[in-house]
Amino acid sequence: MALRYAILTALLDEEHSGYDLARNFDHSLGFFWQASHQQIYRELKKLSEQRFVASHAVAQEGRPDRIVYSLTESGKAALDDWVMGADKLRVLEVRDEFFIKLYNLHNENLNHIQHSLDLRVECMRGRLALYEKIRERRYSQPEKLSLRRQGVYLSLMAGIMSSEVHLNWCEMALQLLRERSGKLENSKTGAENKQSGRAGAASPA
Amino acid sequence: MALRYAILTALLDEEHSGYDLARNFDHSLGFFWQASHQQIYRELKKLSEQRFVASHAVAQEGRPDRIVYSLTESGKAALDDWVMGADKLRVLEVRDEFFIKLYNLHNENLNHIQHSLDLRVECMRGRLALYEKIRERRYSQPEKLSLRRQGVYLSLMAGIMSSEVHLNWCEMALQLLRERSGKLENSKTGAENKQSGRAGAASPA
DNA sequence: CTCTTCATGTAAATCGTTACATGATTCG
DNA sequence: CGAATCATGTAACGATTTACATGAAGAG
Repeated sequence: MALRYAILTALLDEEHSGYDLARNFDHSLGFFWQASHQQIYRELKKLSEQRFVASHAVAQEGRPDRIVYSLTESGKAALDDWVMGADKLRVLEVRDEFFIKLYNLHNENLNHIQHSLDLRVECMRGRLALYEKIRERRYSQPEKLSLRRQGVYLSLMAGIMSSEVHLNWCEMALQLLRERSGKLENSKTGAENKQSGRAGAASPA
Repeated sequence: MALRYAILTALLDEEHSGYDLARNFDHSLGFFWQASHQQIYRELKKLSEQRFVASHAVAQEGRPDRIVYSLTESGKAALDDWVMGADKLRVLEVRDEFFIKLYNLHNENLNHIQHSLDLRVECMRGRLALYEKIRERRYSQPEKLSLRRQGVYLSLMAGIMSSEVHLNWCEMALQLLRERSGKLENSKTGAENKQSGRAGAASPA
C-alpha cells in the first residue's frame, strides 16, 4: 500500500511519466522506497482507474509517446489522508542479504567477503557524492525552506547520514578482516600449509 | 531466495523451532532480514523436503509439541555455495514508509509527524539498549573471537551504528520541527512567546 | 472470563522480480 | 553491425502480508 503513495508523492510538484518515476522517483525518495518499472506501470494503471492521477500523452519524434501522469485533487486528498493515518510500527527496516553472508564468515570465503566490502565502499561513495551534490545545490540553507521542503531535506539528510555511517562501518570491517587475513597469510607461509589454493591471495596488511 | 539462507544461517549454531525463528532469528540477524512466521513455516517445509534441514518433535506438557529443526550436511553445503556466489548489487536497501510521509510535511500534519518521530526515538533507544547488551555480554573483545563470530560481531556493529545514527537523525529532525512549530505557535497566539520548552536540547554535530 | 502467550498451520490477496516483447535512436 | 538507451507494456512466478483457525496455559 505504500508504493501508491510514494508515486502520488513523487507527483506532488511536477508530472512524470512512468519511465521517469521508475528511474528514481524524485531524487532521494528512492533511498527509502524502491520499485521496478513493472510495479510502477501496474500501480499507475490502478491509480488512473481510481482517478487519483490523470494522464495525457506527449508526442515525440521517433520515440514512442510519453504518457505523463499528474496528481488529481482526489489523489491529493487520498495522499493527505494516508499521511495522517496510523504509522506502521516498522522502523528503519533494512533488508540486505550481505549480512546473512557475513554471518557465515570463514577462511574459505574471507576473500570473497572482503571483495564484497570493497564494492560496497565504491557504491556508498558514489551515493554519498550524489546526495551531497543535491544538498549543496538545493538545501544549503535548511532553515529558510518551506515546511514541506524541510521534510524532503530531512529525508535527504537521513540518506546522507546512513550512507556515511555505512561507509565508516565498511572501512572498520575491512580493517578488522585485513588484520585477520594478514595473520592467516603469516601462519600459512610460516608453517607451509597448502590449503585450497586461493584462500589468502589478495591484500596483505 | 535469501530467506532460506537466513534460516539455514540461524541454524548454524543451534537447532530452533519455527516459532523461535519467527520471533527473531538468532538476535541481530533480524535487523537485516525480517520474516513473518508464515513465511518461515513454509520455507522450513521446503527445506525439510530438500533435506537441507532435519526435524524432530519435542514433547511438552500441555503445550503443543515443538518441532525443532537442525541443519544437515547438505544444507550446510548449500549455504556455503550461496555465500560464495555473486552478490546482489543492492546495497543497504532501506524501506521505510515514514519517509514518504515526511515528503508530505505541512502545517496540518506537523504534529502527527512529530509524534511519529517521538515513537521512533523510543523504538531506537530500545533497540540500541538490546544490541549494546548483546555486545557487552558476548562481543566485548572482538579481536579474540573466531573468524565466524567476528562476522556476527560486525553485523551487530552495523546494527548498532545505524540505530545510533538514526536516533541522532530523529533528534535533529525534532529540533528543526520544534523551531518551526514554535514559530507557528507564535504567529498564532500573537506576541506571546510560549515555546514548547526544550527547543535546543538535542545534539546535532 | 477474557486477554495474552505458546505453537503450529491454511488460504487468499497483494507486492515484487524475472523474463520477454516492441520499435525507433544513438553510440562506437 | 551490435549494443545501449528511450519508453512502454504483458505474463508468469516467487515473496510477502493479512486474515483466519486451533487448542491449551497462565495472568489479571
